[in-house]
Amino acid sequence: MAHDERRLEVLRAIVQDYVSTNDPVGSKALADRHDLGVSPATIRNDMAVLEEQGYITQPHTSAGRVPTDKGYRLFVDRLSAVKPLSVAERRAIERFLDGAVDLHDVLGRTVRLLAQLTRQVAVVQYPTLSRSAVRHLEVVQVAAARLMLVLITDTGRVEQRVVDCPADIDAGAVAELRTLLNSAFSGVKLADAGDKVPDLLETAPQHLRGLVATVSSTLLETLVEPSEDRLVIGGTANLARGSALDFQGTVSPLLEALEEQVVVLRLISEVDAGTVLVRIGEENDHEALTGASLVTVGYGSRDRALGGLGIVGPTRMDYPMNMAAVRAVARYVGQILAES
Amino acid sequence: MAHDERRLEVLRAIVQDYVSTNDPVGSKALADRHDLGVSPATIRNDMAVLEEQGYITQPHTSAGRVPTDKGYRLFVDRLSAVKPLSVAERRAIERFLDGAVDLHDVLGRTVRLLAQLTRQVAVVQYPTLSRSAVRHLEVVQVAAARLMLVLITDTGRVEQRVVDCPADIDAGAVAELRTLLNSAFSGVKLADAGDKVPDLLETAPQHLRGLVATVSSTLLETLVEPSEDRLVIGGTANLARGSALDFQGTVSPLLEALEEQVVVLRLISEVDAGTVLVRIGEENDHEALTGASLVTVGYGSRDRALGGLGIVGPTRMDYPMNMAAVRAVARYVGQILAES
DNA sequence: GCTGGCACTCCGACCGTGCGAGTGCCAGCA
DNA sequence: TGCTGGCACTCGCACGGTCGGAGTGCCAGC
Repeated sequence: MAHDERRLEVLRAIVQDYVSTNDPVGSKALADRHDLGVSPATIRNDMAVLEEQGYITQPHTSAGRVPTDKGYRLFVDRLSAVKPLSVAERRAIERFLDGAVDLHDVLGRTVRLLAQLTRQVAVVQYPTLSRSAVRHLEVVQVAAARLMLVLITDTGRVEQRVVDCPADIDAGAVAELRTLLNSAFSGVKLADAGDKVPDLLETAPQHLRGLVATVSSTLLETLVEPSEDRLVIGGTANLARGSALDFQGTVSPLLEALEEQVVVLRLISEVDAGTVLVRIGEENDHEALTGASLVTVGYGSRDRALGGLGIVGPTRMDYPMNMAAVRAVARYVGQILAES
Repeated sequence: MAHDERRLEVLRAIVQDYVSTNDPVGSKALADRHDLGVSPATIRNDMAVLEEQGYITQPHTSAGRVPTDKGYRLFVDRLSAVKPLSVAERRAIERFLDGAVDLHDVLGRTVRLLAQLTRQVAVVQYPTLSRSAVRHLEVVQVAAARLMLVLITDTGRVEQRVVDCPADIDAGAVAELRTLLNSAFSGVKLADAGDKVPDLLETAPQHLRGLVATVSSTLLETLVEPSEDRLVIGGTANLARGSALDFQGTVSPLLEALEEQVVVLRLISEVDAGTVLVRIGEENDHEALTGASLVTVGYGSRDRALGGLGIVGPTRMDYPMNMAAVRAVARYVGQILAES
């Protein structure tokens, strides 16, 4: 029906104008700035319907209209075209990420890049440990009865843990332990590491059993727990910058939630590689994120998401642009990590 | 002279009141809230002198007085008594830091602790690489012609670098290389690592020379550079929280500077273990830090500062409390790291 | 079903006023 | 000589009223 068609067109125009101007948009301004082919009066009727359906609202009588969360949702799902990145932006992505020296560096650059590209707060998750596989396990003696375990995963992540042992250990035992651990765990996904422990304990020579048990329990407890996922956050200055108004005056609850990490971590973990996920305002069932939207995507190779990355900003954001940027960056990061 | 004595007392009272109320403080309020033993009129005379000397200023005619940077400086240097932490606060420090699983965790907890204790932005530097010594160097083959070096320092820091080699490498060479590197660098301070390279190259067997040269140059280039110092930042929500007024409306330049890290890193590196350093407003010759003060101290054992930590806040801050908190936390972190 | 016209609403900018806090100065006093 | 109370003056800010403009809803006409 041509009716509904135009009404959606009106909604799209409202979203676009409101995002770029930050002013509630009225019927006359719409008619001026867009070729809708009808008069302001007709637009007013459409707007009344859209308001009744809950897609837009007016801050107060006789002000313009503003999209609701539901309105943004419709916009993102049906009204927004993918906005391809400019050549300059693609160049910037490559230039920014090339020359990173290690995983920490890659992710640090990624978060800065995303923040700069989108002018929002950027969030990048370290490759999930549980989905990574062991590349190498190093054992270093740091005291007579204390070992440091260093885990190197196939995603380039390096984790360290100190283990206190019940008795002093000699150098030979350390070397044996290293060999044992590596032959047992090399190439094994951390999520499956627990299954290997009984086998390991059985094959271990008698005099090492106790040590192996201590070490493997530390490994499992501190590394396989999902809580061990890490987050890099950047671009918080963008919050303070313009969007003071978007968050009813204060951005500090949002900053707190970001530093807390746990909420964002939960949200960012639910991603597939390749599919950009948008969460708008109230859809994030967390108080501090009311009024904020998340645009997230998984990065990694085609078949396997290593982790998630994305941005956090006001619901009033340029969704098409941000979705494109997030996707492009994730794709490139996936490539970089696959190479190394 | 009793005169100067009282004038300083007035300055101290002004600083204290202004810090706690955030209002310019007038002569009458001073006389009411402090036992200065003189009338408001006399205080007014003292204030006029203090203003002429540049210790205080008035935002506009017929408002109260506000301390200048110079005034805070005098306060910190001569007028503030060390404010001992409460038992509860000491407990909190211990409880917060105990149970950390690795260096990353220790520093993460430290920054959260400091931010919570002081209600300011907290900054913690990773142990400086150049002042650390090599505990172990691990070499892991990640592809036919690509190695990953993992450096473990005596401060518990772990750094990784990927090295591309001109030719394929066999497993035996990797093991040899590992032994060579460790015997050459174990226990050596990274700052002195460069000196060991000629020796190392000489003693290396012919067929490994090229490999050793490639690897050591990567090590030196990427790890000994001072730019490789890292920073953990937390409590940025405290900036947005109350002190919007303290930074003439916007905190975003400060947030940007913090994320940039380089400025703060430079300032935080100039620390001795044990001596709390206070930089007030303009004393930080960096535009974004005008209006901000830094309270920093080195952490580590008695004779060796591993790195710096501290807080960043408005010049209008509770210096005695913050100095005490920073010092106490640094001391405790030093202990924890010495143990591990 | 669209359009122009019209009356109505209401926010926000603008302005003038008055109040209160605070000052500087001065004369008097110990 | 230095402290004190008194006094006139200044100035920012909160308060309240006014006005204009933008935007709306409704209605009659095409």
